[in-house]
Amino acid sequence: MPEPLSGDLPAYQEIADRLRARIVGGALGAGARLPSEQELRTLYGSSRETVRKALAILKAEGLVVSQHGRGVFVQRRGRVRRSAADRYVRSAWHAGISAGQADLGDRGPELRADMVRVETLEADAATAGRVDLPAGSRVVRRERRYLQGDRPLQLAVSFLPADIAGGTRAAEPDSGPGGSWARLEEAGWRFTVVREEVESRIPTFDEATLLHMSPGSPLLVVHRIATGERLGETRVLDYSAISLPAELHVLVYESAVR
Amino acid sequence: MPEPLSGDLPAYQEIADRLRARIVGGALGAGARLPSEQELRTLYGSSRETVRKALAILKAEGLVVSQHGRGVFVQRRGRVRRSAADRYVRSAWHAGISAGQADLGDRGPELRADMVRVETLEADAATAGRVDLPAGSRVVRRERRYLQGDRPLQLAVSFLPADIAGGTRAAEPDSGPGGSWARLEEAGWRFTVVREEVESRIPTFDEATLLHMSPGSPLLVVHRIATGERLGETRVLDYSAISLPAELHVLVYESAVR
DNA sequence: TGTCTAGACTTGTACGGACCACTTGGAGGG
DNA sequence: CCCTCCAAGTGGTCCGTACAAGTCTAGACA
Repeated sequence: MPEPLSGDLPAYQEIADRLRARIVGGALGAGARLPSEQELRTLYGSSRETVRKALAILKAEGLVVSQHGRGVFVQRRGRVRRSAADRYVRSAWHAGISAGQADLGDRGPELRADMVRVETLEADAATAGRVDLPAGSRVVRRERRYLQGDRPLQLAVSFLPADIAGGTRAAEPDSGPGGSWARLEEAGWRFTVVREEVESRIPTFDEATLLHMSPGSPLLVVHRIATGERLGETRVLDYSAISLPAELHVLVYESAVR
Repeated sequence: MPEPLSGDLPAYQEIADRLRARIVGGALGAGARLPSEQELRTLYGSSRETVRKALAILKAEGLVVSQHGRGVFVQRRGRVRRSAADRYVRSAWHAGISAGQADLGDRGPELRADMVRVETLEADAATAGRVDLPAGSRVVRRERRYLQGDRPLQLAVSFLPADIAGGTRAAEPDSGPGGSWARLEEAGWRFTVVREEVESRIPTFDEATLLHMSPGSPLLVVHRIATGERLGETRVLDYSAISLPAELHVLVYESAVR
């Protein structure tokens, strides 16, 4: 049963609109496979390029992802609220509650980390500047990916000054309950301020692959710099670059008016 | 002088990489016109589709925009830091300094607004919820576009409760020095907290047109809710939806660790 | 029973052509 | 001198084809 197009919009736009309606309307749920390009051609009476252009729009919106040789699949929807006010609460991470899990609340399966990699190396100039150290300083680099179920939610790369974190459990793959921040506070440091710089761009090929994103779908990037003090000394304790698929997240910040 | 491709990457990737190198390297400055699709075909010995796909990547990155009938042009680069901590300072807007201008510092031409539209109407359910009023409540809607030189920097739509802003200069197209917030404070209200919710997505057709963006280039959207009080009464004074071309902005927030 | 392979099906890349829509600048006419 | 119109050049849409590359399954085979 072919569905004729009206013609007042470009054909690829109309096809994208109709497919989008089937997805947001629930007719095509998360994980469902869209009709193949061939089927869409006969359904809408269009050429393959037109159909592919329609699919490219839905990919850029993050509604679907294609898998070479398999098909095009509907992505999970719904945004996770990542609230800075709820996140940077000392009592929570001392109680062993992960900040990421707190964001999710009780919706869906638990958050877990994989591809954890920890190493100690010399920081390049840009990274060293972020942690307020001279270039070449040794830092602990923690890299990992967080997933909820089988859907990657974020990539994170953290840098901690080696003279602070080195030798502690914060420099081990499993940093223990409450994460590396809890370990640093146990060592006498007290986190005071967190600055987050938010950007958005399209992902690199590697980022798109690791996060199961389409190449043209936007990515939120948070550069987070956490400062703390101990015995009157103020230091940058953590610089993290956090990459989030944009269609899955909303970042919440509160500021007092001064 | 054709430039042969190496072949270890898809042709469109290689072409995009080379054009990007010419842009970020400065050989093609802001405002410069790229070679036409026809010229790129002969330069790289590729088909039009391949060349167009390469250009699509640069468009999604926000490096270039195409203009129908004219060509493809290099966009202005460099990000504006929009810092919440510097922005929500009462003394600044009472001194008549616009928050947007403060972000820019002394770089480049001044910020100006155009396409200003102000009206009073009944809020739909979603908007009313943002300003914490029942659906159908009357609100003042302020819409405008900010530009630096001829480059649009943001779109903003604000909603103020009509029972608070109505009749004041905050409900007129020119809200005066310091903007509508200064007017509300003159009326006895005192802004206390600003909450910002940050999302990213690809723009609608209208947004892309107004902001001189490519359809696939990411947009940062800030939903800002400003709360204030007067005589012990706490109210949402302003809900604004602010749309920013992602490649031009970085949003900076600071949070105290509690 | 388990393993391998051939083929069908999927998306990815690349080529070709055609026509439309918009902009620009120059030729021509007033 | 100014205005109109047209031709050339540009990107936008749409069609066709072909082959490459990844996935899956049914059937052959050991």
